[in-house]
Amino acid sequence: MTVPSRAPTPIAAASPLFLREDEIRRGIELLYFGYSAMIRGADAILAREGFGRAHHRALYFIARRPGLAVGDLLRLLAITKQSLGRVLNELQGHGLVEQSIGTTDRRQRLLRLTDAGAALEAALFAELEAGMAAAYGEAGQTAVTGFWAVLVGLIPPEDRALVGRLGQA
Amino acid sequence: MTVPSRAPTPIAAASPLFLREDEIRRGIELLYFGYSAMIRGADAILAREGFGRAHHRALYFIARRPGLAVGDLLRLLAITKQSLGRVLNELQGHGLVEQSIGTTDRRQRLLRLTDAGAALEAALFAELEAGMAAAYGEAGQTAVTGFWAVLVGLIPPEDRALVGRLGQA
DNA sequence: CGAGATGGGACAGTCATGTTGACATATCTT
DNA sequence: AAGATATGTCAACATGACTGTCCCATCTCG
Repeated sequence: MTVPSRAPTPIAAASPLFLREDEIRRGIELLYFGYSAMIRGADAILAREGFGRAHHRALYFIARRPGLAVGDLLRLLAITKQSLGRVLNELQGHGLVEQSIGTTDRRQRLLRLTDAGAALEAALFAELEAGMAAAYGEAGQTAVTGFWAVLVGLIPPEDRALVGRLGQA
Repeated sequence: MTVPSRAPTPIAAASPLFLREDEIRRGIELLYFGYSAMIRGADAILAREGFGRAHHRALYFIARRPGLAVGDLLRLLAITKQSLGRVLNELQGHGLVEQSIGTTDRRQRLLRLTDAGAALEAALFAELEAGMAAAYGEAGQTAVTGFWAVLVGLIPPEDRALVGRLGQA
């Protein structure tokens, strides 16, 4: 390791002039490393099961919104239907996801997890949750509110509804 | 869109019982979508230049720590040297990155950006900065401090020094 | 009712970026 | 002098994106 060292990482407060380049870079870097760290635990489980992150994302959102239509999942993931198609076929082939025909629009295919799918998703969620809960606890409630606020600010206004909606009944 | 709608996304405060599943899921989702949103602008520039995110990450860290050794970059990116090797060869082939021999350890290859490399990195950074600065401004200084604190909490303690060190002279 | 739009699916080919494993060379450390 | 370390390279492979094209079922609207 050649990078010069310094004292143990204090959690510095944002300065009043917080738009300086260094504070922007700090945000970029923490977002990158924080995201990587959150994902890491789940990756190990996925590797054992022979799946990848693409499968995880699909499982996650189907678990979050049972009965989600394929098109809605496509918009959440922001990938092409060909890419999603492969992933869904694999998940269905392994009996983790099942489809039903839409009630109001019979062209739609509504997605939900089977029991096996729900079990895998639960194991994956438990990994993410462990890291998140520890970080929330360490940082405190006020910090969590700020964490959410900055992340919402990063999302283009027209996409915010899509994300916010996930948490609603 | 089939997902049920709700009123315009308020930035809710974290509840006292903030370890509930829904608040964990909110963090996971905002982290995912926030990270995706931050990256998006830079991707467009990269596509025009014929590069990808791997090139961006290398450029970013070399810009951040000029004279960074290959091994240190490897540890930051957490990929294999074969993967990094391809990326660095491409960047050097396009005259964006140059190497020099380490001063204290002649086995090391120290990396820095050429003028052209610095120009590209600056354009990419400007994209990230625009989104970050807007989010910081919208959320406020206290929120930014909380944002950092939660993200630091997500990073395993043994990796925190590596990240914190980036910001130091 | 019929035309066109929409939701979903499939085939084929390509690209970016990661992985293992094996090996080579130069240099540092002991 | 021996072994560890820093770097580089060849080869083969996996994953998960992409584009382009075509298909069918179903809904919407004039």
